[in-house]
Amino acid sequence: MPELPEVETVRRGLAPVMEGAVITRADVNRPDLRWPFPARMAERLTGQRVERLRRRSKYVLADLSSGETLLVHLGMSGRMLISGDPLGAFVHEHPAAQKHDHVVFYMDNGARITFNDPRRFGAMDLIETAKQDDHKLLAVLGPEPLSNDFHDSILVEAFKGRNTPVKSALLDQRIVAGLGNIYVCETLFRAGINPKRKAGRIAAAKVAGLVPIIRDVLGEAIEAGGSSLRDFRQADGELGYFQHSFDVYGREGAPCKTQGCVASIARVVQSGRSSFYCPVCQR
DNA sequence: ATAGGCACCTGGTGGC
DNA sequence: TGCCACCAGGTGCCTA
Repeated sequence: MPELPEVETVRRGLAPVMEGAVITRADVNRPDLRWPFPARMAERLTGQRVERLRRRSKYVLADLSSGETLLVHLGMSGRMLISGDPLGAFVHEHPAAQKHDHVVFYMDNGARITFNDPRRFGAMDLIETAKQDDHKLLAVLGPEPLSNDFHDSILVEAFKGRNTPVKSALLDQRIVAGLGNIYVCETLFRAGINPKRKAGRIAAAKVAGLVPIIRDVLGEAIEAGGSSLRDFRQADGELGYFQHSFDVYGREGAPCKTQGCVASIARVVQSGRSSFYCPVCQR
């Protein structure tokens, strides 16, 4: 579910109520999500000031005054809900506990942040901030697509000799970090590349052309998320999901949006996941 | 090293 | 209403 833009939207929504605030209490309602929580997580969070909220790929990272960083992954179904009255601008009554409310953070500014994740593919960990680059989950990540570390030659080199479909290559977090099923589909549509094409057989110029497209697709989605922030703050305080229209994702059988194209969007399953594409525009 | 498939979970939807 | 199959925005791990 949440890909880089949704995670960034969550980060931006949480930042105003978390950065500079102290965690006065943390309720940890089960022993694990995808993996066991780190030892004594609640105690290690309690009393810590959140110095900064960052994002790396699909991870939200909260740097704590203790020198540790809280790592959060939303998995497929993770959500964050803000309640309370931390800023004058939005007021949400604290809701009754819901099923799958696994972790609840209480801030000294009155905000309550509830992490809810039905499928429990999400994860949390505490890592020494200074050693974050060695963390198992972060160490394997490729370049951040919106940073300068991501550029033509990086992607061209990564695709070279690859016998895997371009769809899989772009989903590979070691090649570029943060893309998921939706935004890979959207990227390949804009690039006019069929998702079944082998990564290693695409002309270098065309691979290079993916770089600005990926940046645009993610950037536009982040903007859409940002503009929705105010709305759901006023609505129910829930972060991470927002209305966004896609060119191909979820549009099987619907008309291709390319001007003059009369084809309809097709769906194929690649390594167990749906790929949506226009069979005429994407070759 | 690389590619492919499975596993981990719950909930929603649509068909019978 | 009930049951069932299928689908879902992720990704680590195992196998060949």
